[in-house]
Amino acid sequence: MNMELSGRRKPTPEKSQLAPEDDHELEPSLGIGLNAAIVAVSDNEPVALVVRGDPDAIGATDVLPFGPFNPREHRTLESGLRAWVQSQTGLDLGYAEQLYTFADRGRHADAGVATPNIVSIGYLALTQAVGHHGLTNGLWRSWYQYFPWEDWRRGRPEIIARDIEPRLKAWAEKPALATSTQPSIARGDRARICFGLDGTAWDEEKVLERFELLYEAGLADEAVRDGRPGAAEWTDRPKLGLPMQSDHRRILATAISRTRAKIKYRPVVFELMPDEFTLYELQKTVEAILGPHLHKQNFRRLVEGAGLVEPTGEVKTRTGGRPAKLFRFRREVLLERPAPGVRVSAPPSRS
Amino acid sequence: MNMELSGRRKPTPEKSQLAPEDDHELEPSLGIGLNAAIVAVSDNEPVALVVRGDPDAIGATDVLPFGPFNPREHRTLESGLRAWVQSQTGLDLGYAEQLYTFADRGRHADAGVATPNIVSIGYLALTQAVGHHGLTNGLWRSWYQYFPWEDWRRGRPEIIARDIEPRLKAWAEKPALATSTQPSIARGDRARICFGLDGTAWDEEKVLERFELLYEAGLADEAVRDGRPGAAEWTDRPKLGLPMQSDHRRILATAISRTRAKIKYRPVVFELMPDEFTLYELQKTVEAILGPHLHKQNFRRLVEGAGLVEPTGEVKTRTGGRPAKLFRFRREVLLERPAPGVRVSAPPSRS
DNA sequence: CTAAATATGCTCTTTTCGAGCATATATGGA
DNA sequence: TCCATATATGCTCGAAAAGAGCATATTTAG
Repeated sequence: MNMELSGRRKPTPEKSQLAPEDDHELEPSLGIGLNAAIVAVSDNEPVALVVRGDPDAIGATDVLPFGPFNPREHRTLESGLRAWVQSQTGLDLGYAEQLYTFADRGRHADAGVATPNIVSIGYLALTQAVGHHGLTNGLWRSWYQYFPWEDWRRGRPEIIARDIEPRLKAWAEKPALATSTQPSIARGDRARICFGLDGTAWDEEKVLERFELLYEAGLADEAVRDGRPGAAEWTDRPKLGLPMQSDHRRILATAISRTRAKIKYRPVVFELMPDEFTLYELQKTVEAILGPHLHKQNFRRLVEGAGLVEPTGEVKTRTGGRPAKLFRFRREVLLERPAPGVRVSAPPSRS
Repeated sequence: MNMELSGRRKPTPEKSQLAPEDDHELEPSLGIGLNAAIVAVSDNEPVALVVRGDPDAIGATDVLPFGPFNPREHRTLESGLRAWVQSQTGLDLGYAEQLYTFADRGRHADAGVATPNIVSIGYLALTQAVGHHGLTNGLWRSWYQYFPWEDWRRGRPEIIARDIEPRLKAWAEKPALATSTQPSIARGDRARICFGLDGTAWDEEKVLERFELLYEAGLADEAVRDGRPGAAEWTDRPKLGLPMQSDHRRILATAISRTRAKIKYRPVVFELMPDEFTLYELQKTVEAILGPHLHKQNFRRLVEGAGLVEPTGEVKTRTGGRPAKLFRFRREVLLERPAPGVRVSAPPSRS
């Protein structure tokens, strides 16, 4: 929210200067967890950095790098996060922004977690796709493994029509549980809007809403794990992506939503790119994140016209065709326009 | 983030069913504070609900409704917030969304606050401008009293050229304190971009950035209170809006930023409007929030064309001219378009 | 009855967006 | 070597949206 301009930011000053280890009876940090959804694009595949869950635990699901926030050790939430990520994966975070603070939902079921966090503060970090060097732990996994229905790069993913749509339709038929306040939108409408059913347009930013809908409908593995009412009723519940521990998949969904939204009005794609790149590579990266294919010539016009990039003068050969000019991010746009970004709008991809 | 569709939302089910009062040695909620920036528009004036600070305390600054989060009492963050607002002001919150989680900055200086919160979770709530009925405590105060430089309804506010610009220019001349990582944008550029100096366009959404800049420059009262380096150096520090306790003004700034941004792509204005209204009233409300004046005819076209409203059939006379048609919010837009909002773009209001 | 104020419909121009055509320059195989 | 093919890149055209102004309708205030 407040870091659009500086990009890399907020050093960790006088580290833990005021952190004597005395007052131990008071442990105020207990209950505040920090989670990082670290995103990169590797070989046109958007990936997130995850740590394999404890293989002894049932399920052995993945987790995002996380840890408790201790204000005696870290002056800011962000520095605490950076320290945890560094210790758990060896990675030094670049760009990071806060996402959302969740009150843990499925915390009863988390036997393997040491700290019973009351709230977890999710962060989104964007970084370049460095292979595995610098990584002491953790692995990059395509975010579409957790959310296969979000991958529209090869058209509408089959899983929607085959596994999701019929079950959501069935779920919409069942009456909602009696709660004092009904949600103001009916189940059927929510399903239609979230998943672009019945001719409704697909909105690539509704990643979180879609996952929450699947969770509520008892179709996500996490819903079963948490003992959600209705989750056990499915006799033929399909596998809808890899589950994660605790509410980490929800945090990742929020991260994808935010990335997809923000890429359009802030020049954050360049956090994912190497210093020099061709416009085609840039386009492929945007498409990896957003899904639908963009018109190449218009993409060029857009990006160049907005002053987001400048040619380096070099060309990249071996592209299988005419050599492509290399470009770099023009940092000065930040000083010029109020909200520069890759203003792409998806083609009218109905259903 | 995840409540665009439902508007009013998330009932509080089985209230504190799993909250035995036994485990008392562990007090995990200590350190998590909830703050609400409750916004309405009253007589074309955007207002926030504040509680007068303790008049005995030095300064007696205003506070936003707030209180600690206790997971044993409240299942969700939001229900906890609603309870606190209800108890402190008597108001029942309608639309609410989470804003940001701050690690308290000026917490050393807060003598009057009971709970030393480590993090405070800010919420934005939008409500209709009900006079004072239903309010047991607190008062509605124009948000421009806290941020006078944000009020562009009568053109560029004088306070910028008179009080802010010269001091920020002076501050930009001084070298920044030695930190390991320099912020990647120079002070002068930040000031120019934030406050639209030297012909740079004014971006009404940068409310938080502007306040943080003033705080860093030691020009906000809170910076003095917190003993920020450099704050005491000003010999002629002007009064730049009313201060608030703790970091509440920062939270309010975040709330204004979010409101200004969101009004453009989600139909949240209608949370601020009575059930029936004229298009001119709607426009005035939007302008109260965003600042610059909009072209009336185009505003009509925009709002009607987007299907955001429908005529009630009635007219409102006594408007001082031809009677205006009354409209109401067309809730069905939520079921139709992916991201409906009052897509106004400010006129090219340079400096 | 008239001036002033507001409401509302319509047009006109400029910009932006989506889409396609045409051309340039490389690689790789016949 | 030459040609098919793939990619890069410049340019144009039409549709849609946005910005701005004119004209007319219908009130209230005096």
